[in-house]
Order: sequence, then structure tokens, then C-alpha cells
Amino acid sequence: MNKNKVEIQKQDYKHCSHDHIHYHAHGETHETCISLVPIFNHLEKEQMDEIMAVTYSVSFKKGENIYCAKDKSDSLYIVSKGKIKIYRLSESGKEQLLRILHPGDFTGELALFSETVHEEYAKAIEETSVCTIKRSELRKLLLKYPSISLKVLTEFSSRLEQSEKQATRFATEKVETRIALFLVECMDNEKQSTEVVLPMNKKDMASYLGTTPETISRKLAELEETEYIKLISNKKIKILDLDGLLSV
Amino acid sequence: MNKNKVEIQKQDYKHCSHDHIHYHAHGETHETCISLVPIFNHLEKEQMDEIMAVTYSVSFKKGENIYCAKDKSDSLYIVSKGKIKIYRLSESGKEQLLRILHPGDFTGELALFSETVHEEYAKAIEETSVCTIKRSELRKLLLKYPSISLKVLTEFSSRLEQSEKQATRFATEKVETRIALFLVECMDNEKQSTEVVLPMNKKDMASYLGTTPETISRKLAELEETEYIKLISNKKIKILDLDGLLSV
DNA sequence: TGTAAAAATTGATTTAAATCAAGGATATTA
DNA sequence: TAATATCCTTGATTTAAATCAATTTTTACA
Repeated sequence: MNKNKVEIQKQDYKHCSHDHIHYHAHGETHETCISLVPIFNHLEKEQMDEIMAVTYSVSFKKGENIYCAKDKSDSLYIVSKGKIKIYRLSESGKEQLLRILHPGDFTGELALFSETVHEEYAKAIEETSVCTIKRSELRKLLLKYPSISLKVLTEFSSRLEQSEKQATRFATEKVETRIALFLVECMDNEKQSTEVVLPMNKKDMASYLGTTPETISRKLAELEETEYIKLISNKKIKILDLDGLLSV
Repeated sequence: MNKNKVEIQKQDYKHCSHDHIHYHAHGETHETCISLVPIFNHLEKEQMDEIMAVTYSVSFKKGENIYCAKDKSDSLYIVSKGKIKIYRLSESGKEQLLRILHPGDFTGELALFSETVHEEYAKAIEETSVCTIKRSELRKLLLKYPSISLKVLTEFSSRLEQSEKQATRFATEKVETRIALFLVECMDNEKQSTEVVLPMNKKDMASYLGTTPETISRKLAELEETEYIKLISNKKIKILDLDGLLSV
């Protein structure tokens, strides 16, 4: 473990750079932010104003970390622009992509509600703006407007569902199946079309699906071999046989 | 997939028996129940009474299901006595043990807050009593007493942390490491002692750790070989070298 | 736009763990 | 307490996927 611990510390360092954080004055980008997110957008105008008063807008350049494992960060971060990837480092130092946040999604709740140290990292993968609310301010809001809690609970609940589903897949399905299910879920978003645009590169996809880029390459080639899919370009795949894909 | 679908339906049937449900009058076992759980036990006496008024106590025999995947169950279940195992069936019909609930733990929240169908089963693994609250009643309570929401949020948050940690382990660690970490976490509970009492049989442990009973047997034998642990009896293991175990 | 860096593919090989099979140990309950 | 069923262990074999290595393709950016 000693060797691994050193490894992790190196990784921590590599993974966590807090340079160049840009704070904005109130009321710049975060009006949109509050009215955008499901957890707040059901409120009355004056209530939103109240929230905006305790919210700060912060922007990050591509590659910068919003927070890192073991950070004593005590804020909730709501994405208003850009994309953030949330990942973990395993005990052995491997990177595991958990999810990618888009405008309207939030993160930072682990630091808000649980006391334990965690191993989660958040990194901007493009030019990104977030609204932040401090732990104490958020707790005040949750107590004052209980309907916000219900929204956050709903969001947590679907995240929990998602995470448990993913864990079950890692534990019980082989890589080919996980890839097939991933493709199907990518398709669901943009209904009607049978053409899937991969939301990330193959390296990240491998990390998300708990495998390697080599295996992704090979399995996709196999799926093309059996004519379940057709590889159009690097990021585009046409689904030829959905039932076939689901039977993998 | 057709073959698998049939498989799953068979499993559903096998996994779900709703016979012999025993309702109790109010106020029997569930006084203890409300005052027991973290999400309610911080409230005033009269508030607890209010909750008890909308709570029913139900008991289950060993092997009976509290709920099953796709059930339109709309209640929260709080364990007051016994043990419940929560598990999923994978797309291919394999059982995956998610967690075991003890008195004070609750379940059923997926049905309460998220709309999606899910694949989660809850089964009593011994004589068990639960308190149930209907979705609509719980929502009323959450809106009336916002501090309950904060407690539930805290619980969700730690479950989410746990689930993501587990998913990362499945995706990035080999079986031997997962077993070693499991043993260490079993030890944490009963501090001071280096003797671990396994909380489940090896078959369930395999299902929980995403492997097979054969592999569990072999890996434990290997860990004994290297003198990191000593197998005392079927359910008892002595930790000889904690650092060694963590370095696996 | 050209060049360097990063990502993706393909092949050969190794490795971890599942599966199959059979005997032995524990539990359950009649 | 005997009998049956379930669970656990150990061995032999197979299989899926990781790793290592070498190109090729794509992307980033100077």
C-alpha cells in the first residue's frame, strides 16, 4: 500500500490545480443559473432574488479543478455554462469517470451533507461557469423553503438509482454488454434518430465503463462485424439492430 | 435477449412472493421505530406522535419480499426489527446484493422520489418488522418539518457516496483487493478487536462483491497463505497484518 | 497550415477470474 | 438425531479482458 499511497499523492497533485479562479460580481451570469436549475426554477421571482443574493459566480478554464478529493470544500456548485467531469481515483490510483455535468446539473453535495472524506474530483473539461452557494446559506434556504429539499431529494434519488444500476452492471455484465447498453442509452436522449453521437472520447468512455480503450475499440469492431452497429466516424455510430444490441 | 427476458421473468416470479403480510394496529412496535431512526429521532415528542399517526407497522416472515422490481409501491419502509436484503437483478438475470438493512435503516425512497421503474428487490432475511409511511403522508411531513428533509438528504448523500465508491471498486480493483477492503470495513465496525465476524455467508458475499463463491474461497485461502489473515471458522477471520491486507 | 501531441486501432501475449465438476462440511428441519 | 439440502472448498479447464507493443489516425495549437 505504501507504494500505492505515494502513487495517489502524486496523482492528487497532478489532478488538482486550483490556479486562475475567476470570481465575478453578483448578478452577472448567475441570474440564468438560478432560473435554469430544476432545484430552484419552480420558485417565485422574489425567492430567486433572495437566492441570487447569496450566490457567487465563478468561472474555470478548461482543465481546471472545481474541487478535489479531501478538499474541505463547503459549497454547492451549479453549472451554468460548460461541462464538468466528476471522477474518482481508486485505491490503486486508477481514474474512474463517474458522470459529466451539463448546465443545470449540480455537484458538491457530498461535502455539504456527509462528514466523511471522499475521493471525488471535479474538473472543467471546457470553459465553464458555475454558481456557488455556501453550505450554511444552502441549509438556511432548505429550512426556509422546504420545496427545494423535495427537488434536491428527487435529484439525489435518481442519482442513487443511476449509480446502483451502474454498480450492478460492473459487477454482473461483461464489457460487451456494458458497451451495448451505453450506446442504447446514448440513443435514448436524441429520440427518433438511430445515429448516436458519443458524448465523450473513447478514453473517457473506457474509464466510464470500467475497461480500456483497446477493449472498446475491439468490441465496437465486433459489434460492427455482427452488423448490430455501423461506425460512421470517430464519434458517430449508427444503430442497425437495436434488439440485437440488447441481446449482447 | 429474448432468452434472457424469459429468464428474468422467471426470476421475477421466483423472487417475488407477497404472501402472508401481517398488518398491526397502530402503536404496537412502531413507537420504538419512530424514536429509533435518525431521520425522526431528533424531533419533539408531539411531532413524533403526529408521525406515528400516519405510520403502519407490518411484519414479514423470513424469505418474504417487502417489495419487488417494478412494483408500484409508494411507501417508505423503516426497519424496526430484523434484517432486510436489498438486491438487484442484472439485465442478464444475475442477482447482485446491494446492502443489508438493520433496525433504523430505511428503504423505498426510489419509489417515493423518482418516477422511473427500477430493478430493486427487498427481502426479509429473518423475522422482520417495518414501519411504513405512504408517499403522500411523507411529503406532507417533509414540507411541514424541513429538518426531516435535511436528515434524509444526509442519509441519501452517504448512500450515494457508498454506492459510487463501490462502483469504482468494481470498475478498477481486482477481486482480491475488493475482498481485502471488505474485510477491513467489516473490522471497522467492532473497533479494537482484530477478529472479523462476516455479516453474511460466502454466497451473499460473492454477490455483494461481484464475484463467485469459488473465487472468494480461493482468495481467502491465498490471504491466509501470505499470513495477512487467519481463518478461524466459517464466519470468523482474524486479521494478522492490516497493512499487508491494504497493500493487496 | 504544418507539426507535435494525444488518441485510437490492431496484433500478440499474459493474466485474472469464471465455469464446470466433484467431494466435504454445515445447516435446517422432520 | 438422522436425513436432506444448501453451502463451501478444491481442482482442472476455459474464457474474457488486460497488458504490452507498434502503427495509424485525429486533434490541438504555434
